[in-house]
Amino acid sequence: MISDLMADPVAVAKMDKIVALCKRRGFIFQSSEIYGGLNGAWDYGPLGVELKRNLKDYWWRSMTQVRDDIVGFDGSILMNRAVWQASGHEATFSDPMVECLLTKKRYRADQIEPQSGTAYYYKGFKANSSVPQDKSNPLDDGQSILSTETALPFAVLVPKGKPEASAQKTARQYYEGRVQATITDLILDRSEVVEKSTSFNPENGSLLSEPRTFNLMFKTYVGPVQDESAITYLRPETAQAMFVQFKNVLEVSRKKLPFGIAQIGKAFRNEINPRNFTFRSREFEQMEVEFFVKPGTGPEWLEKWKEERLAWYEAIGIPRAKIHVLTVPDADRAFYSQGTYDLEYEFPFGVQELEGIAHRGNYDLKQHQDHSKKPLEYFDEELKQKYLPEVVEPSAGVDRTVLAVLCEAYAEETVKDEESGKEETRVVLRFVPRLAPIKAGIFPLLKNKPELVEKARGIQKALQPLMKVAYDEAGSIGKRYRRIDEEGTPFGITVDFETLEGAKEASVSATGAPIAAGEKETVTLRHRDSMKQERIAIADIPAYLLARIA
RNA sequence: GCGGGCGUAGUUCAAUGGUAGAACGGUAGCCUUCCAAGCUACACACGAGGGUUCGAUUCCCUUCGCCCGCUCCA
Repeated sequence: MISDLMADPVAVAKMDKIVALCKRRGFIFQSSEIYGGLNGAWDYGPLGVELKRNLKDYWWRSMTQVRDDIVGFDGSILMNRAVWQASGHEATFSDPMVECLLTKKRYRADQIEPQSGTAYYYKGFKANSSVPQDKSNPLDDGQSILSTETALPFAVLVPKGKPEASAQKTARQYYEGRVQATITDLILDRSEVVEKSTSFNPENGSLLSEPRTFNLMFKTYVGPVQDESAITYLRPETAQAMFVQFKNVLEVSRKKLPFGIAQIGKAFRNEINPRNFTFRSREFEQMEVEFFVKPGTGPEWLEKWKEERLAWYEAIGIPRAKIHVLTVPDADRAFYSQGTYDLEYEFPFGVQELEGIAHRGNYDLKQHQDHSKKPLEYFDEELKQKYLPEVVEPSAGVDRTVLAVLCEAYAEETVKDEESGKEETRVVLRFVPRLAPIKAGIFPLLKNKPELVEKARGIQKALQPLMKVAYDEAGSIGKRYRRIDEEGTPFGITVDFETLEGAKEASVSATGAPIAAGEKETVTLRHRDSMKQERIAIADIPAYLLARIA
């Protein structure tokens, strides 16, 4: 499914344009760009930081302000190493990998099915060679056409009873894939019967590489002495700090179950392969709630949270139809999970996860209670008993959601100039106003008319304490409108000659109030999405805008 | 990490073993009465390092980054 979308040249081109726009307008830059960048790290520019803040603020208000069963929290990134030992990250957040020498495919070493059979070990091969066998050896000019022997150990496992010929076939494939030469003979070293070996690829019998470990946590040292006792990790998720502080937060917040803890913060994963712009980064930000509920009520809260979160995405401009709810199958679920929904968005590069909503049972609290030897139970006054609550965790990626918002907002449309009939492409970011980095652009129609400039500056000053606005007087008014379109600014306010001279004819203000002919102190209000213009009284602007950006 | 492709202004694209060009965009000025108008000027690039060479953006090596595939994705 993903590869189908990846292959779509329109989608790829759209993604390229979004990336270019992000840089051009200052949403997102590559980290440490002047030094060649750093794979999997990104910086948010002047517009990007506003967008990201607006997104986080809205999440924060949704969780901690408009509901009273969740309290906020901000945990440290560095924690006692014991946290990661108790959570299981230190032991399991790493994968021993092996590689098939023949196909170069990689497998989890612990998922290789043990094989039995006869293993044929080869020392190398003889070939009539006319090309270099060793590209790194400058003395090997590749001009030799002598029959040469090349040492390159390899092995193939074949089922018991099968002849060596089938092993030779695989070995020839391996050698021929590495040299452009006619292989005349294989040099057999030995053969032996093996039982339950995990050294060979079950799919083709090819020898596998030695297992190598990929630890996804960034290891670091606390304090000046870099020895074993100083090791800890940059947190790979924000969740653990909330579990570890469960008792403290519960105590001071005077909450009863069900209740939750909300946190927004950075997390770090040493991903094998960061990809797709900011989608998979090594440093990223999470928005997570740990919602603690009575034992047995986890499943129903899982459903509630799924609906809650879907509604939230609609409120930031991502339609429900673009969100795919994946019920994660048992086999793919993390071991602690008793049920997980993934909310996925249709990115141009494929359908990918924005948020995981997991019913984690009491796994985390139990682990920390066992390891710390500190009781983390909740006393239920109603039931007169102590228990470990279950946890439902809606865990969303901030950067991924920002990217989804950008992808969803990006639009190109063909607009026709009415005078010249000339067609042009208008690029516009249709952010919902509450997320837009800049809420309004403020313009004097002409910059060489001091009265217009002065009035526009006055409106700017009046709005600045209330919201992020931008003043611009450069170039033609049309150019300035197009510029704010690309930045996703929903409203344009233009001070024109009607502002100074009074309205030419009677009309209706954007607020619905009548405007009499000759009335002064009105400006043009221009809408980003429709490009429609209407008039509004200067005095009404703050209330009008505030009602639309909440 | 493996395999393949690719790195020239912010963007799109030229040219070249011997001073790197354009368009759009940007900045400033003039002008401009509502959707990227016009004029003038200015700034901005051969991803980085090394090698070959009298001279390298061009050839070679390394490295970094990007894209595609594999893999991974607590």
